[in-house]
Amino acid sequence: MSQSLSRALQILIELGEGERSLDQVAASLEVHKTTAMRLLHTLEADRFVRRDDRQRYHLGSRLFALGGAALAQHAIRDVAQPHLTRLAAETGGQAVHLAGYENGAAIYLAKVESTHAVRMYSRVGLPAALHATAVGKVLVADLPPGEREAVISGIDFRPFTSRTIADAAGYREVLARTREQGWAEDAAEHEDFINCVGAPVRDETGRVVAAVSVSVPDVILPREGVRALVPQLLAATEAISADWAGRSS
Amino acid sequence: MSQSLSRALQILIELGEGERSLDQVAASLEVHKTTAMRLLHTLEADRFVRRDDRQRYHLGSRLFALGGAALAQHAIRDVAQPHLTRLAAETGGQAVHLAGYENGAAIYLAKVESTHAVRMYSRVGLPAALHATAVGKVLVADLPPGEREAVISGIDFRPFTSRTIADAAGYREVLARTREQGWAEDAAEHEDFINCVGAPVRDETGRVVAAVSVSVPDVILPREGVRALVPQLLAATEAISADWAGRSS
DNA sequence: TTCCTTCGTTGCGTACTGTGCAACGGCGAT
DNA sequence: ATCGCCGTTGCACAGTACGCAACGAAGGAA
Repeated sequence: MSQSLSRALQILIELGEGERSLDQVAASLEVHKTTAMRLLHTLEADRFVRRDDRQRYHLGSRLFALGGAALAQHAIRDVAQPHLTRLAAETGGQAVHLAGYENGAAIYLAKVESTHAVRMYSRVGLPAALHATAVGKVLVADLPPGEREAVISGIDFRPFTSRTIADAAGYREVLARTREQGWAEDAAEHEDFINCVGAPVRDETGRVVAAVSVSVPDVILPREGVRALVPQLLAATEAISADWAGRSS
Repeated sequence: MSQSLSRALQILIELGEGERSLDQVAASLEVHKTTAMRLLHTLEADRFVRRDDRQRYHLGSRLFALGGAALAQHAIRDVAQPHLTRLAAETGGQAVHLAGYENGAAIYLAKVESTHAVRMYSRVGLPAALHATAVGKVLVADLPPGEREAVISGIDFRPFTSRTIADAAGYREVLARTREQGWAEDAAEHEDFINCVGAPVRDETGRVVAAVSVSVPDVILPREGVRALVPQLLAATEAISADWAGRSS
């Protein structure tokens, strides 16, 4: 839509991966040095990027403040945080995630790290796959039918593991089951040897505003064991929903 | 430099203060609705902004990720964090700040909240006044003379309290004293009834890479009492400097 | 030292792209 | 059902962002 702005945003995204020189930026944008420089200077003037003494560009301090403000605007995060911590403790130190639906994507809003040494690749702010994660299923399952179909048709059913749902038909079945039982499962569909269960947080009108999931490596609990965590998960999401509904007080 | 980008950045800054409608954005930018809309759509496409069901615009989830990445790129923060926490505990639960110099400004990089009920206005990512804070003095004092003078001439010596340094001459004296004694003071120059001491963190070449300060309300300790904290402060900054110098291992 | 390479910076003409106007349409309120 | 508000679309104009080419500074090699 706006060419120069779009290019500038790409710069920011790329700088998120690490420092870059002017030439590197220009090359990856496929524009002339001059163009890259003008954008970088504009970004620098408002502290969105920073230049070190070696002329390398980094993300600037304004993004600290905006990142903090963005998180603060997702009030659900503050409400949920203590419940997430407690859920993690109750389930034996498993990884717990909170995700929200935004603009056709599920985004991780908060995370409690597992106390086990098994690392999972996820990070606050990054999107979660809609078809291969428990939170993705929960969030899509409750969309109004029209928007839900639009989202489904936009999904790239790329397989992450051999168990990843491979097409829209299978996905629709899973969504229906999710709505019926009130929770969703991810049986090693995103990462091999990791099973998850997820459940929705609802506002006072019953609409889903976020999703919570617990992720457990196979070596710690088999799939049936993870399913046994569902009651604790639902207790947590219901508590968050209650707090959220009464937040104005 | 780049008009449309500059306008888009203003949008992000304003959204950091709270949600806005399309018309509000257009009005504050003093541009036509169409223009504001195009910028917002471009920002939305890359998840820098988010639209809720009431057509209000908010900061988007991409800023979570970029904010986190920006913080992670300031490696000094991770090195310093444990020392800041310890310093806060050793000084009786005072507020402790870490700030870096960036592009003509001092920026708070990390903060340990005071355990006392007295609130201070500061926030990670926001700039600190160069002439009225201990960290500002420490960071400017050690700049190379040429850049230092350029920065000083750019300072607006606006008074925050009756004790705020009022002109460049007085500021230069204070900077000289800061260099001699290796630490700086803020005697209620920024906020009435709050005294601070600050000291530099240096890399292996001796260059200042950051500054640490302790802030204490008058009601808890008088000015002389705060000065008595300097040895503990210096112990902390020296420990951070040592860790920073040896970080490659 | 001196030369050479590399990389960031500047001036400028072109045309592309961002801009504002005006008209449309959807939605909520009265 | 009608009105009015606010977001959206098409379009013509010119302002602005673009790339070229030449300059200048910094670092390395000979």
